[in-house]
Amino acid sequence: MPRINIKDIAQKAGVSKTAVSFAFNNPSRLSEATVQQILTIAEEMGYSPDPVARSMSTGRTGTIGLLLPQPLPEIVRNPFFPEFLEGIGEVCAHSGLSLMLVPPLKGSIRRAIINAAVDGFLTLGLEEFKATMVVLRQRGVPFVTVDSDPIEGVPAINVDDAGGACQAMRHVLSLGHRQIAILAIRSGKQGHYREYVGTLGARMHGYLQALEEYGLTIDRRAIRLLECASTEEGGMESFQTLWKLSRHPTAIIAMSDIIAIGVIKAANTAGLHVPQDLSVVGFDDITMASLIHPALTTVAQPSREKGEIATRLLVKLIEANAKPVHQMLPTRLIERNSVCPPRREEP
Amino acid sequence: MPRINIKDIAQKAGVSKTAVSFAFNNPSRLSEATVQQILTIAEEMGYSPDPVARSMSTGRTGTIGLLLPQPLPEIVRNPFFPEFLEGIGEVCAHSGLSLMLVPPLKGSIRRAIINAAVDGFLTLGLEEFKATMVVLRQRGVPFVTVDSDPIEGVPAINVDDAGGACQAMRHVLSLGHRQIAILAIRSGKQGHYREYVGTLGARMHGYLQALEEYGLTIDRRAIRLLECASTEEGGMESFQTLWKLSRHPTAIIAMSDIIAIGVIKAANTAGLHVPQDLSVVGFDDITMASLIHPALTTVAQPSREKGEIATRLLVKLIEANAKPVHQMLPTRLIERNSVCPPRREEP
DNA sequence: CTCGATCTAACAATCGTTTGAAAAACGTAT
DNA sequence: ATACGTTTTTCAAACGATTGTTAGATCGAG
Repeated sequence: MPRINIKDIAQKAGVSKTAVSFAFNNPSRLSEATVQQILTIAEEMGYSPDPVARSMSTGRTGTIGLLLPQPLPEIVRNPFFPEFLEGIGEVCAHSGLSLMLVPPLKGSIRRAIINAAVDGFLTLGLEEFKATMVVLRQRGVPFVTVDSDPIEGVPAINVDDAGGACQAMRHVLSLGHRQIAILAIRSGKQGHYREYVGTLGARMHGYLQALEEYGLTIDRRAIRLLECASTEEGGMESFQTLWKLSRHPTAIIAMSDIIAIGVIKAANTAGLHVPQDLSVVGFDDITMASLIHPALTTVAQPSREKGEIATRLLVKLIEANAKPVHQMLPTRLIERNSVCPPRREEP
Repeated sequence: MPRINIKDIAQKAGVSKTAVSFAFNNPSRLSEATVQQILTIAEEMGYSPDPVARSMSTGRTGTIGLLLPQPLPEIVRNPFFPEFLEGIGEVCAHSGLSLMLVPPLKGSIRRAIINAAVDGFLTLGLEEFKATMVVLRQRGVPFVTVDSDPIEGVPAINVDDAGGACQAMRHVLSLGHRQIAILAIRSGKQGHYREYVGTLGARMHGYLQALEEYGLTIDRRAIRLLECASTEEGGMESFQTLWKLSRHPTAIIAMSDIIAIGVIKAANTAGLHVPQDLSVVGFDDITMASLIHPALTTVAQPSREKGEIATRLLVKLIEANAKPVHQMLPTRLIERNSVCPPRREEP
């Protein structure tokens, strides 16, 4: 038995379909009495306009899509995702929009983009950029990229990952550390850090810049680079790898807090004292960073704002055709208790 | 300039719209050569079937809606929301479905339900139940309620809030506590605990049951009930209120971890030692519960599973018409370090 | 060369709305 | 009664696909 539709109501009320439509969307074009009658009958029969059919006609869905590079379960584990969502949610609520989460469909981002019935996309940290961009373009709806390398003509919201990373590295260097390990999030680039892209690339760039200011560079001896999974285990394993080497670093800089926390835990169980024996810096400022002992020195980014600003821009693009702007939000170093000057060097 | 559509492709390829449609959805009904030709042209012209129009025809959107009782920003702050999402995400990924977050639209859940182009709804902790249920019914798509008082004939997934609460209270009672304060999440019911509904009601019920087993009941003297906001501040204020009274409780049982954490912090700043001077129990087992000092004894629920099972059921309801089942998932008491026997009573 | 079987592809209806343009209804002034 | 300006209401054409049914092409066999 099919859902009750506009024709049924029109028939029952003895008016045309048009009249019923007007009763809902443009009551001023009908007499008050007719509107009331139609609405009453609709209420009685439990009718409401079909959202799909309405979208078909109006060309609007009232929904924006959040395009995710990975399956939902992996994304939501990301500790700053909720904050980002919060920012999006604020703007959505204000504009009366719904939010559709759009992970890859059967492994394909392309399929996901093509299938999503939305008025516009927010993309979060896309990797395979060029291909995806083409699909987005031909999909024909506006989109705003977040956390992707900015491209001319494509609206983009980013945070100053490079600047934050640079601050973090500078902080450590300024305290006198010269034996430093960088723990990068594993990317499949096998340590070829010049090929890093996106967030990863920006952070790496920041680290390198600070090193350069001190006349240093990654040399596999004093300044080392290791890749690991962005998990506690990844951090723990990396610590162990490093501690097997002859010369230990006096500071470890991790590209994510969760890695840094793994390092601290592993260091603790190895009997070391953080920061006296080993300084540790993270990135992201997740909740746990301030709760762990010692509290983690890290780089914070305005996740909520990022979502908010990106969504605001997208809404503008959907409603009118605003200009595709780039915007970069600040990051800042949060100094807590996991960093101090290195011990005097023992000969 | 209108989006390119099926007709354009048909024209260009010199075939009918039907053929183009088949090339995408049912290639076996066309010769291999034709399919290839159509697909190539579609590729060249950047065509893909419009998702809205497709939904219109097929009656399917490929999307399920998560109906939320509050605006997005408030919901995502809820620490177990991500886990719940994770469970939903797993099933969605597996079934090739997208997820639409559906908060109240301009303050109205009804409007939100009516407007959402989805194949089914998951509802999370709905309060105004009867009204919403009616709207959902007439919306004509299947739905599964999560964390709502179960109703005959409506598929529902719940966790054993009552059982968990009962265990928590029993635990405290069995250690000898007889001066106990219950901190309930404020609900507008002004302490009339018999009117609590949903999760709140179930937890309260559990506390009361355990008390009854010991021949006790809420009496405003030994066993007290206080309502507060489910925030750290709420917990802190409640502690202060309680400590102004002549007879202090030896144990505080909070309906949420975040309240319990507020209590612990306030107790610490008041110079008390938890648990020696005051035992504290929470509910939810959020991440912070295990990180705070002392680690919080609390009741854990399988949030991820809850999402997973609910979604699985919804998918079944959408695909065939399965039976509307009720299911209750277990909760369990996690004993950590915030509870111990009360001090010997001083006369 | 014709007939029938087997593939291919096309026709046309359908999904449930919205909306610009046109018709009908109505009241009022001439 | 007629003409005219407002309201009120209806017509019918989109919107962009899918799909059951049917017509036409192709091919081999008789």
